[in-house]
Amino acid sequence: MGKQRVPRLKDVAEAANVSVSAASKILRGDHSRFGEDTCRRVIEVSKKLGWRRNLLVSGIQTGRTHTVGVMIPPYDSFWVNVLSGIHRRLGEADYLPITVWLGDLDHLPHFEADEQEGVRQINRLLDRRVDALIMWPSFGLAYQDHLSDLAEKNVPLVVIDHQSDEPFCDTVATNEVQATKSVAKHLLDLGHRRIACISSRESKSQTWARERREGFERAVALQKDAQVKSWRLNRTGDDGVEVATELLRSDLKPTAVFAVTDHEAQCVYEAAITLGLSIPGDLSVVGFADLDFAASLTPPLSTVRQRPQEIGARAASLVLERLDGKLDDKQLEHATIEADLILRDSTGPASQE
Amino acid sequence: MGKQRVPRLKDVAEAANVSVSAASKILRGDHSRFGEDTCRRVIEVSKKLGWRRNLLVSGIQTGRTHTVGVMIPPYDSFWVNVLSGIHRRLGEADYLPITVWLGDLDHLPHFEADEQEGVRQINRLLDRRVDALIMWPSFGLAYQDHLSDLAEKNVPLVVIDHQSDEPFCDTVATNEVQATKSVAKHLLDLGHRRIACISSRESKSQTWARERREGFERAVALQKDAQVKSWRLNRTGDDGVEVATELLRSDLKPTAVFAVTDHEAQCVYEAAITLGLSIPGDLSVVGFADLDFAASLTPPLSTVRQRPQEIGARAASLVLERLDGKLDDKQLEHATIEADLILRDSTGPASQE
DNA sequence: TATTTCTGTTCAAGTATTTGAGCAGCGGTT
DNA sequence: AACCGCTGCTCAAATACTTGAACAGAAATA
Repeated sequence: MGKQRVPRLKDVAEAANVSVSAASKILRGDHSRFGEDTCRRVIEVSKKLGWRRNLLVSGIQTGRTHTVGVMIPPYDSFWVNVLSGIHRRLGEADYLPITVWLGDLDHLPHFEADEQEGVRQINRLLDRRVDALIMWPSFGLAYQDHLSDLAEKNVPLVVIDHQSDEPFCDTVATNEVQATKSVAKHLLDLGHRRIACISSRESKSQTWARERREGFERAVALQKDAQVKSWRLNRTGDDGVEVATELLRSDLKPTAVFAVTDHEAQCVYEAAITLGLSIPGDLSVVGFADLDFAASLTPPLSTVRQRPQEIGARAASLVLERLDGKLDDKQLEHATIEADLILRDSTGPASQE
Repeated sequence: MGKQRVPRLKDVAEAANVSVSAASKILRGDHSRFGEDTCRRVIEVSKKLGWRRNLLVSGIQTGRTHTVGVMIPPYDSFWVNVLSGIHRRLGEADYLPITVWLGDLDHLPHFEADEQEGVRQINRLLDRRVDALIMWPSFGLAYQDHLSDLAEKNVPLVVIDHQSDEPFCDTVATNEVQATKSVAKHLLDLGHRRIACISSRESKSQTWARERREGFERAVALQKDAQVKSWRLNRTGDDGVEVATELLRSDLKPTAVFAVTDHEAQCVYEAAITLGLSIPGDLSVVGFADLDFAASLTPPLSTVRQRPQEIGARAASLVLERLDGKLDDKQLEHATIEADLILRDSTGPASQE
């Protein structure tokens, strides 16, 4: 009683009166060389003692821990769902994600890399011999130098939601071009011709923001008589409401706004209220991401629903395929996941004023 | 080139032209028996090769993996922040949380235990030899049978947000009594005398819901001329709006509602809109938890702000203290964290009608 | 010259387990 | 009686280290 320990194979072997190697073989499922009753006895004893295989040992012996390091902070529902997809897919393959958190949850969207801290966290994962890594774009970019030797060490790396001109690892991302096209089409079909776009600060790691803005601009430009103009947040990314106000007051007099993220759409809502503009009467607003609050805004926000669970699952699959050697070592994979335009009550016909 | 491996100590030793044991001792910091230049050489070589200590080995040798299993699904901002607190505190002590997810993220608040799946997940953590466990109340309760032998195996367990009459492990929870008292005082001070309470379904694991409701009822009852009546959700927990409507239409004609969670408060908002009641003009509403959407409801919700980061950190501390043997083995710890009433615009003086 | 100190070596055992080789006793067959 | 197959054993090596003991060669000191 009291100070027990986790039982070892040796304890099971002794209790079942067989050798350690016999116990090992039987418990691994190799029943061929042993009698039926011996097998039963060993298995029963192991259950009674609560013995469990030690995956640390397997990790050392096989060089595979069946573990994937994940550097993604769940700071909004999009990333929580990405994590969920990763967990589910890895779980199916009997892999375990190990997540490290970086940066302060309250200031995360505007993450600035802390070199020291980030490398420390990567190393904490490597020290535990994770078989692979999945990362947030900011981290992937910030620690690119330290990550490049992962390939040499045969540790696959997947970065989510980042499309670079010169990618250095596998990526999974939303099909921004397709999604923004459908937003543009929707607004043009409603008769909008003066359309604004409010982007994030478009930091280096926010390639998705640039892609969305540019994709949207291109798609609107195909309509000859339509005007698009884009605004961006400042460096700290905290002036959303001011920028939205500026944009609504501008010479463009937009009848519709496409926000690169639901967060920015929320800022447009706030600005519209102060300016006395009604949505969708005076102003149509479309967001991006379908975060959990989007449906409960007044009015409910029309937005592009990404498929975060699918994105996470795809990243996990990519990692597993690399580990299984199913992919060409010399070729990077770049998966693209579709997104769907969800129409709610924040978009309507262009006002005729 | 190409198919490299993670470098081993042997590789470092060979490259630095010393014995494996010398390399081990030097890299562990025991410089006493070796020359200065040898030490420098070994350390430099280890850096060049990118050698890292193998924590799997340390885990086997010391019986401690410096790893804590966490079974908490981050399904709303409260739990995300609890996780954040756990990560931060464990990280400071150089421990790593390993999180497993259970249940479907979309239906989680009404989690019903899947015996098979839950035990499988606990075992996945135990197979990796986590030093301790931190759990969501539902899980803690659902798998109580399987968890009771953890104590014998010297694996500390902390359950968050669950206060039982016969606790079987350490717990950390919000001081519900104090918090609900301050809610009652606030509403009574505003002149409210007919007050409703809307609780969750109060499942076995939702002891916090019962505590909040009962604490609130007791606190209001101290005022002689005040009336309280409570409603509960049904078994699936999805009839919040209907129950809120029923409550607002009842004979009590409440001028104020205390919701056991911001989720239920949101249902009251919806019901109030359909009934044409204005908040806070006709009806005051107070929530609980201060979830991320609370401040952006219209009007912004007055609610009890828990301290999830502190709760998570406290749970982590408890686990670390147990592991360090700083706590009495025979005595369970039950930590209580304060909460603060945040006044926003959903509460006002009782209507005189 | 003898002894001590410095700097390293090798050896062995330990952590928990896997895996293969080889061996030995038993019953049944040829 | 010799042989085969079955059951079950022991032994050894492997994984990637850590740790302590014993030992050895060179330089420095007494």
